[in-house]
Amino acid sequence: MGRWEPDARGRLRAAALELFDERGFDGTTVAEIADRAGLTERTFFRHFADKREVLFAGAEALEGEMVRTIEEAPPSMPAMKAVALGLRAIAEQIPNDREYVRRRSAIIAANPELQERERNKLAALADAAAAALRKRGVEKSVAYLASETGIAVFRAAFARWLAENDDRTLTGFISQSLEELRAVTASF
Amino acid sequence: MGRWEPDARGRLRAAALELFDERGFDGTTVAEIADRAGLTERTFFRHFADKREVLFAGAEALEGEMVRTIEEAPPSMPAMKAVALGLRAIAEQIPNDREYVRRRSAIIAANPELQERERNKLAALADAAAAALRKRGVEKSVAYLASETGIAVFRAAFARWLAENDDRTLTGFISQSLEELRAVTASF
DNA sequence: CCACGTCATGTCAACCACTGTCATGAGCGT
DNA sequence: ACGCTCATGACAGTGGTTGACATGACGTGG
Repeated sequence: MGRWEPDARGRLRAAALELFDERGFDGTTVAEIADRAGLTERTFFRHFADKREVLFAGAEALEGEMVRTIEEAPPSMPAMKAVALGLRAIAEQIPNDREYVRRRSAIIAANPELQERERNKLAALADAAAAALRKRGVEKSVAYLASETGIAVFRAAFARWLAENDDRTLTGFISQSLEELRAVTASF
Repeated sequence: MGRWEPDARGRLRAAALELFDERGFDGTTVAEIADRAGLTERTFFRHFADKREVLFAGAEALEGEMVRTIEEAPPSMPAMKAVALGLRAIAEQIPNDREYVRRRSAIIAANPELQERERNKLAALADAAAAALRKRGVEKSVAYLASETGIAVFRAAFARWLAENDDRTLTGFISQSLEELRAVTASF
């Protein structure tokens, strides 16, 4: 047991989520978050690069999952198929507790700055996927297109999953959105 | 002739571009931009919502172009094809002066905050396109997928166009990237 | 041709996100 | 016991962003 309460990072995350929920993102100051977590503002910024990041930390783990999946796919597998595998792998990582995910999504949906950051995180995921594809010998812009369309599929599936209340899994919605992508890009 | 020099907005834009070029985005304060434009900091924020926006104002015009093109396309045209038309229409709007576009792109490439904003602008463009598609009766997630993949195509084409020095047009690269998209999504 | 409203700008003050720097004191190996 | 490391605190400063109010040229109606 240390000099301080354990898990400062986790406490900051929890405090931030509560406060954003209560007063909105803009209506909450970093000082308030730190206070509720029993820490100082300075410490907040030691754990999170900026105020938004407290809602997005952990996204790097998804990148790792995506990259690993692509790397482990058979070398002969087409780029888009490998990305599809990666998407399913990521879907498994999303907590099944839809309520938590919904609260977080509601906060993000209420604030353009946060949507900007979320898009950025997914773009980073796409970049990681594209890099993994290139290592397999896929040409640069093909890798880019496969990764970006993959992210679009993920977002579409995620939105549907959040909107539903039944037992269908995120993975299931991903399959559905992939089918739609096929249809959409077959007719032009 | 008014009490002030004309075109405050344009002067601010020009001053910002120069300073970002000389000292970088972070190394430039809004006060310095305003000074060079012969205005005050407060006035800067009357013209641009935030410091980044001075590099992105005007993107709304592209949205209009995209929406108009989609609206004017024959109702029977498939969603992805209408988006492709919109992309070509937008490409026509980009100044042919590659040097200006390159300087601006270099500034953005050097700063993650700016890349975040750029993605956001393109996402807004995608949203506008998706809304226009839905008005034609296209189902929501299909509209989303078509628009987002369209933006990916645009980015891929734009990057290539910037990297080249020959006379090929942006529109030409868009056709090329669309072909790649077709190939990528045909094999999974 | 004058009074008045409008509009773009200036002035001033404040808030808060974010950063640099130095201090503190518990745990830990030696 | 010594000194090192590491997470945190304390404090001050920078700069982006906003609100409130003032100013003075321009156009317009009377």
